[in-house]
Amino acid sequence: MLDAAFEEFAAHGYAGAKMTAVAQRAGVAKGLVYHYYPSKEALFRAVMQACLEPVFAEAEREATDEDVPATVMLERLLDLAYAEREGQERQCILFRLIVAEGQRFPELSAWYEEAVFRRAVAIARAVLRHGARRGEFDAALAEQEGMAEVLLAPAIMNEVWRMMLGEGRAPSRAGMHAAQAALLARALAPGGMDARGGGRDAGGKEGNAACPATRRATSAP
Amino acid sequence: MLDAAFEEFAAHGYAGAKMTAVAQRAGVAKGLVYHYYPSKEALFRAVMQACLEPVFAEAEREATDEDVPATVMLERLLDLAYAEREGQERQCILFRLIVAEGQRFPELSAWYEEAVFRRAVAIARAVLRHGARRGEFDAALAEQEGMAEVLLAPAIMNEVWRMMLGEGRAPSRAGMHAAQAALLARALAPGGMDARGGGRDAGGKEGNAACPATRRATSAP
Amino acid sequence: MLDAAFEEFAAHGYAGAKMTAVAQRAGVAKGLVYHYYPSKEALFRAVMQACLEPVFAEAEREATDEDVPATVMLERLLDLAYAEREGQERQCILFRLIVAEGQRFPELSAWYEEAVFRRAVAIARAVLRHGARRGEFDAALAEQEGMAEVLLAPAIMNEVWRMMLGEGRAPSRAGMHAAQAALLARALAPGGMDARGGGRDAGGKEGNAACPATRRATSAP
Amino acid sequence: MLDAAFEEFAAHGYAGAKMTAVAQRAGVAKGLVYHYYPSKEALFRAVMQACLEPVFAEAEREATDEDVPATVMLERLLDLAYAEREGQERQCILFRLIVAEGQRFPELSAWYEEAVFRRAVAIARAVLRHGARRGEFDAALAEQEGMAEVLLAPAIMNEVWRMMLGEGRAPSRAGMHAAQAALLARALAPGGMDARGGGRDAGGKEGNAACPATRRATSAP
DNA sequence: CATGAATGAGTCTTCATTCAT
DNA sequence: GATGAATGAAGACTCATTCAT
Repeated sequence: MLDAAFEEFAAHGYAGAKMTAVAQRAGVAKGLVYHYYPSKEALFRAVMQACLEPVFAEAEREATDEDVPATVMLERLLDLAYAEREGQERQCILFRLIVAEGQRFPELSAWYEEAVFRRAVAIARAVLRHGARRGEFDAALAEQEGMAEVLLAPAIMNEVWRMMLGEGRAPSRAGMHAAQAALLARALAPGGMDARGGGRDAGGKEGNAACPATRRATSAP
Repeated sequence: MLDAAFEEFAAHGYAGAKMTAVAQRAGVAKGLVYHYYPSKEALFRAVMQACLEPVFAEAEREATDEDVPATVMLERLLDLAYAEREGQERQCILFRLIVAEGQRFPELSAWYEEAVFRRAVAIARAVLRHGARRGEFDAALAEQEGMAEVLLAPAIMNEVWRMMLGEGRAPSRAGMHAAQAALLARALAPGGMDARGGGRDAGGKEGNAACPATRRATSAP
Repeated sequence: MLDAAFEEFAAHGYAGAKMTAVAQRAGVAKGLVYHYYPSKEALFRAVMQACLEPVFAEAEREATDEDVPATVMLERLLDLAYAEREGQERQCILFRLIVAEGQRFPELSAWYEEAVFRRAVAIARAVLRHGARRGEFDAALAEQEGMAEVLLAPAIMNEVWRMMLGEGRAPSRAGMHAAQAALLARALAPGGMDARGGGRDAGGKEGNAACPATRRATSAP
Repeated sequence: MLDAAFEEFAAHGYAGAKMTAVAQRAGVAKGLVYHYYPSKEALFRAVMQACLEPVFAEAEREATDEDVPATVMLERLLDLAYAEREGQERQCILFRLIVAEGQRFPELSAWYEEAVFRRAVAIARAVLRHGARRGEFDAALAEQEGMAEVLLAPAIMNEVWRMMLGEGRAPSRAGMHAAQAALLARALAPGGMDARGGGRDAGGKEGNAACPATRRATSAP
């Protein structure tokens, strides 16, 4: 029934959704919906709750595996962020609902901050710090305020554009993935020029290696 | 009256907006709204039309001034993208409406693509190419597919987060601005190591110089 | 302008007619209609008034021309009644409006009685009396109460059916005209007492027996 | 509820009827009306449907009873046609609604033709043919085209006038009934050639002379 | 005379919510 | 638990009418 409700809210937004339609989608009578959820608003909250719960969970340990080189962790992070994940569409819809109804349901925004934004930033920051400590990344740059957000933004924005423009007209995942990988490889490579050449090569490698993205669940938006 | 309608739609979304409320905001009678716009949908389209018309216009010539060094053009572009512009709130609201109602009003998405997305990407691409031609940027990297989008995404995402999380909890403009400026400076600087040191310094400068952003109108999202 | 109003009322009835549409049909502004007629109701009355005025006028002298044989007068009367007259469509529409709006505008019914019904009956009655006096018609039958109405009904009903069923499916004017002419010729012809007596008695019986009508369902209209 | 709707439509016509009033008459809430009928138009159609269904049914076998003399059958037919029947008022109102709304609801006219007009004409024609075959009626006259319609018209018109003018001012049922009965008795009686021949010739002449109708204005309805 | 912008009461219609079964 | 008939407040939309120009 929550699935049915999610679809209805996704299709028409909160105000446009009809309880009758929810019941029909679920194949039950209107009254039964009210048997479980006292009101439309309660149903909406429950739907959001149910959608938001199972996200993340994993993906956090990725960043805490100290043995992996930072360049590999970064690679993995980008793979995850740009991956075409199962259930991604639902997450995009969720993102849209939060954007659309965030004003009326402040808890949505609060939840987004806690469950998505903070965690994602924390992960990105951990990867950057890891690289800085191991000397793989230029420390000053990698630990600069705002760098984690800059790191995450392109992949998220890619999904937003995909949602807004449709699959066909949005920028390709692979293109942005490769471009960002190359950009980061050159920028984060530490200091001196000799490292440069290597850094650049590595960057090229990463850029190429990035495309066959591993399919594991994270939260892009 | 379109202003009143915009506010109402912004506050409640399409389905949640009330024609009566629009009339009240505009200080006129309900009937008069219908005198000018035959239906709620027509009003919504007119509002969007009116909001979308005056955007852009300028900002396009920025990227076509061949005499300016590419690093300066890039600096200016970031300044614009991260600037706290007048009318920005309206544009964010617009963005939110397009995200929320894009399904029901495909023209909105279409307009966004043409009037915002394509233009913004074109400008970013022009700056990158300019730098590549002048030898200021690493040509292969600067002209890589998807780089323009990667360049634009952080500033836009910054606004999206600001919209979703509120002024207080969103990442600061200045922080992301500086981080991205530094990142780009290191990444785009062409080849050799000697340039490196200078490039880094320049990057640092740019990062600092970026914060006192010039206040001119563009369209971040 | 009255023409325009007539068309509008004819097309949509009183409640369904719109003042704006009247103005448009007339090619003037809404306000001008109100300049001449203070309200929709007043306009409707004026339209009816204007439509009802020019009817009749002639046709009354027909029946008072004493020199013409009654059979000829009757023939002329039927010719007139069944004739496909110019302006007949308007009269049918008028009839329909009176049927439809007679409840809300009692004056319409009143006018119909005075200006149409009574005059028509008077004319028919005059023709019948004329024939009775000249010995062309069987006096008892021709002057019987209700005979004038029976005489008029078929031609009127023919128009009503035409209006209800459309030109194609309604009974033909010529057919009913000929049938009624033949019927009246045989019935009204005087004399033939042997057959007469029986026929008359039977008729009288039938007439009397008719009143205690059996109560079973049929379809009057 | 259909009853309530019928009353409302009867009282104010289609456009003038209010759904609220229908609900009030039925003693239910407005919403319940919409629970059963999706729109005003659907309700109207349902009302008409329900009204039109139970009409007729019987009355058809009347004309197929071969053992009864045609004069008796004719007598019964007139009795039925002029009878003050229960539910007659509803039928008159129905007739009025069909006249008034027939343009907007073509199905009404179609139904009237099939369910009322054709059947009634068929019955009248059967009676006339029955009389012709048994030698009770003059065959040529009784089977003449249009005779059935001429036979039915006065009784129907009597109801129409009653509806338009009110009970008090309309011609009496009994009067028209008796007059028509007498008329038919004399006209349909077979034979009587002396008087007959002249009368018939005159009739034939009139019938033929009728067609080239003079075009002058009168008022049929 | 003529216009049409402006008004707002009134209608149709929707839909969240209740409740007897 | 499960149903769906019933409710009525609320919202989109209409249109007769007014009035400044």
